[in-house]
Amino acid sequence: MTDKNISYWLMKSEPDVYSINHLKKEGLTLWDGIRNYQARNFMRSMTVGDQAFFYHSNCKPPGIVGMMTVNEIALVDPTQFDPQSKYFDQHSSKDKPRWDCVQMKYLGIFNEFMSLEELKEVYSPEELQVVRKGNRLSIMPVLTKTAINLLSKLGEPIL
DNA sequence: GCCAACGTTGGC
DNA sequence: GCCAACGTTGGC
Repeated sequence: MTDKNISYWLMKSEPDVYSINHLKKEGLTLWDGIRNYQARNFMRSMTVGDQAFFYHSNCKPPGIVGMMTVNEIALVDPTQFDPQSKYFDQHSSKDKPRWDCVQMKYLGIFNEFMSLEELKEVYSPEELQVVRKGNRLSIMPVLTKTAINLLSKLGEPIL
């Protein structure tokens, strides 16, 4: 079932802004607007075929809702050059773009929703970073061991 | 609305 | 380079 060479990630999105249902509808999306170097660097270390847990944040209740896969990597984030965008960065140049992003592809919505509260009951912060108190990072790696355990709990994503 | 836990900015 | 002040994320 699982490719040994892929990495697993957890990516947050506020459902009011962009939910798993938006992704289901679109199929593909550019994960743009990331303006945190640590999160950007995690995107830079992604490989096509990596899988990511889609996490709904800043909502009630927050938690893991679905699964997606990395479809394209090393794409320039277009919003940094758009003065109308809230992600516009006047210090970024087209020669040397500061921000890049990846394209994600919808895999499915899990039959079981797993809330942050439940995640905290099952995993330690070492096993799953998102349960660490005060975690603000919107993209983070998930240990393969944890990812496989999570997938066994959540069941196959329903397309 | 509060606040923990950062990240960023800018004076020095 | 230090650090205080400020801003942001996001859970609660």
